[in-house]
Formats: sequence, structure tokens, C-alpha cells
Amino acid sequence: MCHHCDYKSLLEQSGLGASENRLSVLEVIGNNSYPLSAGDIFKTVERHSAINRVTVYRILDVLVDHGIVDRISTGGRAFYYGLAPNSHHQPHSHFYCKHCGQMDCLNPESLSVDANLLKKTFPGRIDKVEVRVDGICKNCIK
Amino acid sequence: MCHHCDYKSLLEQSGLGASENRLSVLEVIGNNSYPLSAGDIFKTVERHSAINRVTVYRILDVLVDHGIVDRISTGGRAFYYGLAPNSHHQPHSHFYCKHCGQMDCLNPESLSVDANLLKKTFPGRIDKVEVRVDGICKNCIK
DNA sequence: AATTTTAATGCAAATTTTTTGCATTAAAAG
DNA sequence: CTTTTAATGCAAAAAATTTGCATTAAAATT
Repeated sequence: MCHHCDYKSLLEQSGLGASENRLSVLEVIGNNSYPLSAGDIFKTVERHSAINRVTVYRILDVLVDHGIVDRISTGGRAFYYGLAPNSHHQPHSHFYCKHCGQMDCLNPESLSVDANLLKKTFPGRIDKVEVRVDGICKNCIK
Repeated sequence: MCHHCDYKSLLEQSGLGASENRLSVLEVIGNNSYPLSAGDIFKTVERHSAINRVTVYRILDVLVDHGIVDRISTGGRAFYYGLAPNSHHQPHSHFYCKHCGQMDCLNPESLSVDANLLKKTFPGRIDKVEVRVDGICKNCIK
């Protein structure tokens, strides 16, 4: 749960209307300590207010397009969504458990990437460098 | 195109029968300089010999399970497949162009990851660390 | 305040990618 | 030559996401 983010102004700062649904989706993502799938988000929002699955997908697209939320690819089939790095959240990588499918955020200090040389020499445009660690989480390993 | 890999013995060393189809799939993957989707692989193999799409998926599963091929997640919907690192191919990361969907292999020197601290402290099992760079490739940027 | 325009949402259906179940063929072992 | 196992094919299902079009809600304009 994030005490620093004001989701309403996060939306407004990006020129997005802060509709009920957008706020709900963003809150579910932001208040969770690990990334969630679109399906997870849908189920969670749906518990408290009526929303359509497609609306969730569309809101996620908008949030990702505006850089508020990050779309994170797993070693599985679905994308997961988490708050994009901002002044309160530094960039970090993720762990994906191939047994239970849960993603966890990794401590930024435990893993470092140096892409400076690439950024200097790459002939295209680089938008993001995603690091994902795959394996079996401590709960599933037993 | 890889001149060093003997695909037949790669299969046999893993205790896998070197069927016509398995060889075709592995050759398509190995002779390509960048990872391909299951669909790409299917279409390519199909040009020269009759094969079913499902067979391609099953062969890919077997090859991944035996560590011959790596399943690489993209910023898009489908998985891509490339030769797993071995004595002739050192581990490297990939670039994914979100416009045309092509993946490219990045020079291992241009990007370095240090996961030592994570490996020491992580309470689960770590199988692989995948680094993917997303952006727009030089062809699509024009 | 009524009307027009734009933005957000819903619903049904389609698409894409991958998986499953079961039948068939081919290869290996006995 | 027969039995067993491995590999493949085909049809259908499943999962995740996307599309098209209708509807409602909000914002802007008259």
C-alpha cells in the first residue's frame, strides 16, 4: 500500500479524467505490493463496483500509454501490471514463480543492470530495460 | 546460421530422438540470427515439409524442457524461441521492437547484469535472469 | 437550460496464441 | 512378428486480449 501516491492527481497530471473506474483500477494496482494480471485486477475491482472486463483492459492500456503503470511480461501467458517508477517508487526488477504464477518485486539493490554502453551504441530507440528473474518461490519450493 | 552446432547430436545428447520434425524445428531456430515465434517457426518448417502447428508447440516444449532452446518473453503476446546458451553461444539479452515485433539479439558486452547479491540472498530457486530491452528498432524509427 | 460534442463504458463477438484429448502412425523393443 | 512406447495429427477447447458498435455519462457550446 502506497501512502505517498495520490492516484487522483496522478491521473490528472497526465491529462486523464479521474473516472471512478480508472481510480479503482489504479488503486488496486498501487495498493498491491506486487504486480497483478488484468484478470486479478478485474476480479478485485468487481468485488466493490460493477465494471466490465473490457473496461479494465482499456484502462490498463491508457495507464500504460501515459506511463503511470508498467506492463510487465512474465514467463507465463498474461501480462502483469504494476505502478511505473516515479519519485516514490524506484525502478526495480521482478521475480516470477513458474509454479504459482506470482510475481514479486525485487529489492533494487540486489540486482544491477548497466545499459550505458548499449544506450550509446544502439541504433534504435530504447524505451525500457526489463529484468525478470524466473524460478520457484520459497512457498512453492517446499 | 550456426556452423558449430550439430543439431542431431544436440538432441541425442539430451536423450531425445532426432525425428525429422524436431530437427527441422531446431534447425530453423538455430539457423536464424534472432528469436522467432512459434508461428514463425511453423510457417518456415511448413514450407519444406508437412507439419502440424500443434507438433511445433509440442516440440518447442520438449526443447525448452531439455534446455536446448530458450523461451523468451516479448513485450507482445507471443513467446519467442532461440537457441539456449551453450559452449558456442554465450548468454545475451534481447531487443524487442514494439512496432514491428521483431526481436534482436544484443551483444553480450553492451549490457551487463550483476545478480550475485540476489543469488546469495533470495529465499527461492532462481532458474534464469532474463533481460529484455524494449523500444523501436532502427527500421521502424524512420 | 437545452443541445452538441467528446469521453468512458458495456456487451457480444472475434482474434491470437497456446493447450488438451483422443486417434493414428511410426519407431523401438521384445 | 508382435507388443510397447514415442511422435504426430486433427479437432476442439481454453486463456488472454482486442475489436466493433451501441449506450451512457460528462464536458463544452449555444
